[in-house]
Amino acid sequence: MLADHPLLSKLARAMVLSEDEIIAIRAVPVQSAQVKADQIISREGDKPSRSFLLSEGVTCTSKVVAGGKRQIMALHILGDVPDMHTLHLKLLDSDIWAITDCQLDYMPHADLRRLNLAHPRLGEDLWRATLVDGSIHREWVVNVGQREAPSRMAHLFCEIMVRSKQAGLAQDGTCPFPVTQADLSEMTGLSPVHVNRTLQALRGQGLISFGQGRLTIHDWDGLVELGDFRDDYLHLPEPVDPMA
Amino acid sequence: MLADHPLLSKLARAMVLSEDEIIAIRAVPVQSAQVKADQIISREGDKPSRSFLLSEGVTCTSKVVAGGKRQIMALHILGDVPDMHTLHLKLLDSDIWAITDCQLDYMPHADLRRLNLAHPRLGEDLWRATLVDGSIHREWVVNVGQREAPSRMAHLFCEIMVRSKQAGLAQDGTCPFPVTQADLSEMTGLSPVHVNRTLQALRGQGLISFGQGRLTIHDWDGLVELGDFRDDYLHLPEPVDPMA
DNA sequence: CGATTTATTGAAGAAACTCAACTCGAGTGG
DNA sequence: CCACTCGAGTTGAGTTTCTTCAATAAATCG
Repeated sequence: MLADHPLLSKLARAMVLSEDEIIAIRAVPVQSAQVKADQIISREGDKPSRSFLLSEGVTCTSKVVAGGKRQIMALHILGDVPDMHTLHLKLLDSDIWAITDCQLDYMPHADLRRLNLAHPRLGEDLWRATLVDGSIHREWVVNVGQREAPSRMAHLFCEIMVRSKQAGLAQDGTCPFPVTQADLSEMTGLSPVHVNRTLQALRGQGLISFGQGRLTIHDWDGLVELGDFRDDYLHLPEPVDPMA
Repeated sequence: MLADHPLLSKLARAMVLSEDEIIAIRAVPVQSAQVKADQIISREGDKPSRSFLLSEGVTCTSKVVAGGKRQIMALHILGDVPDMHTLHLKLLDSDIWAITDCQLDYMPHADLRRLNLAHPRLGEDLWRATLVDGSIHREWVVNVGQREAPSRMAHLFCEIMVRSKQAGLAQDGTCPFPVTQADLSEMTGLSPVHVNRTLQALRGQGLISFGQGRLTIHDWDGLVELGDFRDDYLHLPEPVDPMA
């Protein structure tokens, strides 16, 4: 029974844990919190003394620019730790929002540091998780910087599906994706109107369905081709079949 | 005399090192290499067994998309470790190129791991460095996703100046920036032609000079305003006056 | 010096944006 | 129960930003 601590399920997915390690992980206190959709969780400039593992819902990391528009830089789902980096960066550099109702399992930085010290293998895996976040950021720079709208959205949908599948949330090409078109526009840097039209194009080509909080991919190969998608930047521990 | 090992100068900037730590750092073997401009250093898909500290020159991290165009996701200067993440991510997820002639100080992953294990405080600081990279990636997503050309380039120039100043490379508003307009276009996701025209606009407004491998900022406040620049995402250990 | 990048310019076209109106569905409250 | 509101999605039309293509000037390098 490994699921009695949020970090256990996360870390056990990546490696076989020793008895000692399991005990140490269980010693990390967890404080759960519920957040309603569209609530801010942490604000740019905050100095959090704990990080949270997302055990239900979807959050995003975003910034507001001079004109008042907002860019979403990262999306986080079940099992992610959206603010792991605050463990070593004192000041939070972006806002973190709940896109849906969420459950957050907070863990004090002090205990996470202690865990890292006592069990370097676990520390390395937490470090690794932040590096994967960085890799995803890089791919988002590419996506927003180089791909035009249809390709850009296709790529995003591919990523969502693979990550959802890996988190155990997807089945038969369908996964939860409870975001609005306005959210999509802030993830892609496109205007809401253009997102709408691009969605229609993707639907019209029979590639996807999107709505009612769900994403369904009908033609994986087609979407991968359109989105120029390769999953290596996700650094998956093992291959994932997103359509299974 | 701390400058006899590349990691020493890097880490000593962030914290006061103990005798033990200094000895441990000195024990990390360094192998230096020279790379000519426009040479690839590491390729997407590589499995490096060492990382390098950049002790001279400029490198960038980039990817090529389906159409053959290239996006630069990160720029690295003196003191940076562009591939630190390969310490825990087996496969390199992007290409790393030398923009200018460079000197690379390679350090085996095995020794870096040993250092992390024996001196967690140093390990944390290396981790921290990768987190700052991640923060910069996030800001680049914002930059490319939301800001229009003049603002986008202004922001980039502000970042370059602050980072250069912090690395001890800038003085009186001037720093080395030996990149072509084509490089700028790949950093910003703009076409080379548009970069050229935007540069002319910035020059015309008396904000900057750029060319001959150097960047000069004439009106810091103006550039900051235009670029919507705030330096908090760089997580500077201490305030930096980029124009001093 | 010629050769080859790099920078610059003009002009036409495409992708994406803004603005504004309209539809639809899910509440909410009278 | 129905009218109303409010958020989300959709559509049309005109505009802007940026791109592409192609040609020329300037700078750099061997």
